[in-house]
Amino acid sequence: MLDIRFIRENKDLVTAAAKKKRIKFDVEELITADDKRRTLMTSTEKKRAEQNAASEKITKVATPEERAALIAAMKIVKADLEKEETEFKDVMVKWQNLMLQVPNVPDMSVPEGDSDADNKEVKSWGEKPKFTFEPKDHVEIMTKLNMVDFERGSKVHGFRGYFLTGDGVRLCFAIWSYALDFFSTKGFVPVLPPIVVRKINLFGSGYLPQGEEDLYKTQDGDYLAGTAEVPIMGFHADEVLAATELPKRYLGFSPCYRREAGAHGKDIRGLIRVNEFYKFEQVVLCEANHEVSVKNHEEINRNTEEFIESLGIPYHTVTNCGGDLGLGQVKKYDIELWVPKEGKYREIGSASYFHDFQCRRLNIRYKDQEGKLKYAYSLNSTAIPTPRILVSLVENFQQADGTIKLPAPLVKYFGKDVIGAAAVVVNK
RNA sequence: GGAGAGAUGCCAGAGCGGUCGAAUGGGCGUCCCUGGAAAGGACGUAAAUCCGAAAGGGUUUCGGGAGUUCGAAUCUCCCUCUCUCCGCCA
Repeated sequence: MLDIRFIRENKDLVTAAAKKKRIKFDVEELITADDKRRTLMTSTEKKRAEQNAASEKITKVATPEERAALIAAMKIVKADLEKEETEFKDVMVKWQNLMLQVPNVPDMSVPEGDSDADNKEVKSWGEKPKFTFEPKDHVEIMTKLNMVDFERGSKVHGFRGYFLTGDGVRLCFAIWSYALDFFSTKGFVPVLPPIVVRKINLFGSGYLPQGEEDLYKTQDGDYLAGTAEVPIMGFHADEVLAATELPKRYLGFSPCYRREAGAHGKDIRGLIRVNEFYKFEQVVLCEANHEVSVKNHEEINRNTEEFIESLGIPYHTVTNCGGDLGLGQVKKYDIELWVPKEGKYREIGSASYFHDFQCRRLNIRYKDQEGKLKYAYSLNSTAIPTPRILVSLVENFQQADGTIKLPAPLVKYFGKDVIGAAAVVVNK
């Protein structure tokens, strides 16, 4: 959500923002609603002031006649006021509805474009593996090693279902343990959040009202969040933090639920796009300062890059184009890992910052040095998603005999350095 | 799932339908006192929003919503949350 005053003063900017994000939004409609809102507000407030003044007189006035006269007069004011208030409420509903649709303004550095195809590479790292044999895809590798079972997955879950089994499970646990250690050294507080959350948190973090169809819902009207970002952003909702507490850095770990409603034909095979997965997520709240926000953004993106580099998986980082940005995002980087069999990079996570877009909706404020209340700025970035990360991990490190050679940092956590062979057991 | 109790300011805690933005105590801040401190004293101590250059003023807010009333923290209804007891449960 943006400040209505900002919107009024920067109509063109907001219009351009919507255009760049390929979002349909009519600023004039909002301004018209806001004009109405203001007029009605002033008018009802005047009537209420009148009412309050009369009310005070009624209590102080001596004679019953004067009293009766005042009460009679106020009956008329009351009727007027009620009519106006009804009108005001209707306008407010429309106004709020429109306010929730105002896109945040993307950064100057965000490239133009319609979709992820227009994202711009800003960095690439690592050497793509050259195989002396015909490489297999992760489905084949993992199925042969009994790390995953897609057939039974779809029997039990349906489309996009999977079971992780055996070393597939052990590998996930190894990655999780490593990730927890890795990000703990970066000053993050680990959090296991509730992932069944109340609707308000989805509005707050900007996933509603637009993303309804991609969310699972309970019979109580709660939702299964698609990321730990949602409950963690809700964590400090309606709170006033001290400036000295900032930045807050949280490392959330949670299952993630996504219906993938708009992606029926996409990635129908394998572990790339599933309805249910696990993810470590970095969430940061910082002071209301663009430079500080940018610095944190680069940092949390870099954290994930470093993590991937430590695993030795080739990747590149792209700046997302306007059309690939969410409603509240100012700028976003996607990190994409090399998938040898497909011969292309696949996204494993993104880092974005929001300025005060989310904190305004969630009412997360802090007292600055002068004691002034300000909305905090928020950012988040994927730390590591499983099982999606396994796709690249397994394909890049596959060997001619069908085994997988694990990258060094994981060996300690996994207990072996090769999956699928009678490998050497490493001392833990 | 059943039974009950409750939700007031930074905290604790009062509050006959009008004089309640809200007693009192604590905390916090500024000042006085002091060589310095403690004790004591004085004053101050919410947020949102609108008008205004400012000073200042209006409106709203006592969990949320609806209602009764000229007027609601106070009365009525609904909802949410918290707590206690019983049951069930990983």
